[in-house]
Amino acid sequence: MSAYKSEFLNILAERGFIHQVSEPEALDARAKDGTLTAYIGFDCTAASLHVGSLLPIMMLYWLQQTGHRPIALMGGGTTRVGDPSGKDESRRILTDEMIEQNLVGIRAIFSKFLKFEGAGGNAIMANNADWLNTLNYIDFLRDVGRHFSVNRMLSFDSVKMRLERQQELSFLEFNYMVLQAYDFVELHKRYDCALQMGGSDQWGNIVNGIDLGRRMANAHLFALTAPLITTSSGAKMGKTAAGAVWLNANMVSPYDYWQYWRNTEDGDVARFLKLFTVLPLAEIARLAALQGAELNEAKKVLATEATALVHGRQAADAAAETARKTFEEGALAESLPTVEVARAELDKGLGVLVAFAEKTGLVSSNGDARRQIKAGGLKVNDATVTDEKMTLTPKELTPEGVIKLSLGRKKHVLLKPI
RNA sequence: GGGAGAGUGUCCCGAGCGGCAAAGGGGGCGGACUGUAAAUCCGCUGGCUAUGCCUUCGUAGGUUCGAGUCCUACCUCUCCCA
Repeated sequence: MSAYKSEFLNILAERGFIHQVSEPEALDARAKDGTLTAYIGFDCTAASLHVGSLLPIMMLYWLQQTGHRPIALMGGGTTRVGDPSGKDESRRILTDEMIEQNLVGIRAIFSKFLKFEGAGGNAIMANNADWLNTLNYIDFLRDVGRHFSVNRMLSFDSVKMRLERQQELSFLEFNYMVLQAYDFVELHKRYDCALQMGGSDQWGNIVNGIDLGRRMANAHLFALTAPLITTSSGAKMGKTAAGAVWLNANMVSPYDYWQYWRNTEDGDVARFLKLFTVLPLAEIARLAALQGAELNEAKKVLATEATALVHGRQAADAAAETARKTFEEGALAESLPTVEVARAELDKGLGVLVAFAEKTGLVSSNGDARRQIKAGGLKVNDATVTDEKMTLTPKELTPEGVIKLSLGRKKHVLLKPI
């Protein structure tokens, strides 16, 4: 299907990563003949990246796998300003220390996907704070600003839409694309970076960088964007009621991460296998051909493979096994998420409400626990709780020495006395 | 600078004669049905030491037995004029 000559673009195309490419033939030739250096920018507004960032990470992964050099650019500088695009709530001002902390967490994730310099690879982690923080406004205007045509900037969709809808567009926001364009040129100078990738919403910003590169450095740069990924039912990726699906194990356990993928909608399985696992396409085609309930097998593979990428093979297999015991055997898997309680509390009787709301956090409050009991949603050792005054005592301990608390049929936590 | 309007349940959108824990959606959660899916149907969707108490309608005051609702000031946003 793909007409590309380079392995890199072929893989991206076959797996569904490509939305738009600038000068595909020229980029293709470049990727075929030599080592291509490409980057993607990431905000560091949180201590971890979430599933929504996985797509760009995978693009960098394939870039490196096909013999090229990826740059993960941390937005240490741009985060200080705060990306204003999420307009509703004024964003928290992050201190430099927090940004630095977040960087550490995010860096850990990248090391799972990319081999960095000093660790046997050629991937680079850059931080735009290194050049943005020290910018001098006047110098910047003279060196960079003069290359930007406001007339042209106004013609970009992102800007045009705002103007047409007569929504406010702050000067700060207007400048964001300038800073991003500058990043691209800076990376070109420093690392001979020739390609910027990103989500489809980044197209305009990336193209700006290409133009700036040509004007400032006579550079020939490229853009490649990925489609916006939503689930079949139209929801954005990576959000659940419990919050974002983070990639760091201490924020979302491998088991929960596995569950997230296991619950993929039917219509998304094939697409997600291609995007979020590194299985061969032939294998994916076989899995995607499964029909009806058989598709569950494909979902398990998806869950395990996706989890293995982020948390390692061992954790992925463990999560799969825990799920198998819990859901397929109805047995008690000891590796379910566990919460410890003091033995004394159990001895004198622990109220179900407290156990669910305060100990496990399965529900958000006592009131919520009551509501769930009324709706038949809470279970103790697989028996539906009918009395909100029920107390948990050592009698409830299973032979394994734990008490299994469940919310609905999917969420389980073990209570363990210590 | 002048004029007009708006900010509601901390997920979002949105009604709200002075008696309001506050209509209705969306989303989410739970139940039924299934395949740990989707669709569909049903229930729930401020907190608590709970027949009551506490906190919520931009912020701070005021009027009133009682204020989301009226008054004053302030903040923020939008629109129109200059």
